[in-house]
Amino acid sequence: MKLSWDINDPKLPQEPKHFDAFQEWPDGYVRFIYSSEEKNAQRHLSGWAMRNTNNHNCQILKKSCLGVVVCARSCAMPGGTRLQLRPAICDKARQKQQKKACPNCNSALELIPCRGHSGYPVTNFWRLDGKAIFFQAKGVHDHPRPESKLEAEARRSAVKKHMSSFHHSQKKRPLNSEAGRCHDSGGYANNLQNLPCVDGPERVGVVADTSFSIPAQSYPLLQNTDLYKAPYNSASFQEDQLSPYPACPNPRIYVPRPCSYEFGVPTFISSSPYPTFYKDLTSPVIDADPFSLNGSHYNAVTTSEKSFDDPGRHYGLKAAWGKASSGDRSDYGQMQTSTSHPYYSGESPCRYGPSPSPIASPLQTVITTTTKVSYQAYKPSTLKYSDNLCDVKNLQSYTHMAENISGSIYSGMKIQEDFGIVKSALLYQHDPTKSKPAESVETYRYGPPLGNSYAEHEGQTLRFESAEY
DNA sequence: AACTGCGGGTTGG
DNA sequence: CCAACCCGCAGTT
Repeated sequence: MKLSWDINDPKLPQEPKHFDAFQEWPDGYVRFIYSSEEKNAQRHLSGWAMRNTNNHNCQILKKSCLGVVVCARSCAMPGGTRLQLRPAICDKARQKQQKKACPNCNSALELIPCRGHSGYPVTNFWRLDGKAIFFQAKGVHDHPRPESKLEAEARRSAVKKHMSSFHHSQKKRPLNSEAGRCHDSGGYANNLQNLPCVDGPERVGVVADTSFSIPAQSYPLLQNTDLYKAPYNSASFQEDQLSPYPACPNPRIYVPRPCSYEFGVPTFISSSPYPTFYKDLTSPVIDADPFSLNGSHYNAVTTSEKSFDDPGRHYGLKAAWGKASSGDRSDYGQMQTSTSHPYYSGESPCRYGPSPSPIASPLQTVITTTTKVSYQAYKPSTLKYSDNLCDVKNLQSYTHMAENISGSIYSGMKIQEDFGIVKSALLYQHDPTKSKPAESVETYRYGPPLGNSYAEHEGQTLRFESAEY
């Protein structure tokens, strides 16, 4: 069940058998088909900081990754993590952002650009067609994840809140005032606001400036979980809840499974920092709600410290590998059937696989564009994306069924198949030679980059979670 | 203030 | 011609 479509195809599959669960952190050359009712898809959301890119094709929305903002000195946060801010999408705002100092050590901030697609930023394409929203990603992020959009927003609002309240209560007891605020919101909002209240880079900034000293570790890790849980569960990620494995934004958590699947040998377990996470996963924190996994991940992040010590080094490598691995791979390896294993969506997890992480084969050429698609023809009612998003009411049940039934059937097989190929044929090719897109595309995707620094990076991870502060 | 999407325009391959 | 990218505009959040 090979993916039979490309975002540029004049004619996309009609009436897809099933819709994928929304993926917040798509990575690699993957494709998904979301329901046109999926809110996150409608908004073209992504955990990665993606900015709109003009491809002069109004049928296909193209976005490119802005990378991640880190501390130039890659200082360690109280929890041992590194700062990984979400780059502002707006150019102007981003420039401002970069002028600010690291909230933790006060040194400069640095924007690590994404070069995961042949040296260029990873690109995401969105296209609405009928009842489906087709999504295609090209490139493998070669940098840590920034905060998710929700986290960034939460942090921002928390900062605002803090600032205003701080000013008001400044004379009294700034410290307590902050703590108090953490309890005044109710319900869902509470979850969202707790986190920011408790952590977030800004808080650190505040801490520094006001000499607050709240040990990050003393905060309940669960709050991270809540941050994700609330918004995702209650609002945006409903679909995810339906699948056995939620589209956890953090691939690392699932690594063990997919990887062992694919390669049979979970070497990463011993060679990567995962063990740490894994261990954390078993902590009581997780249990019930699948989304807790997200939280646990964050927790794990907090506890693990290693890594990422030398960002400079990593980034350097990354740059290098960006070139080497550049080629493109095709995306066809994608496991879009992943609904039941959203995880597989083909991505990051596998990069932690044995040895070379998966990247795409350098053989293929990069097909980044959305060239003109003459599909106007078939798309008579080319509405705006948002237009017909709301008129499909009966899709949900259908979607669910599809997820449960057809979703999982192929993923395993397909994956193996793909990786087998990748492994045997594509993995070690360095040859930057580009081949013709057309066919190469058919070939498979996902080979790991040879020296994927990112893998290392991510693996150890320390992606900064606001909570860490 | 930022985000988001649009679209004109430029540049380099 | 293609793809990346810059810039401003306008509607939202």
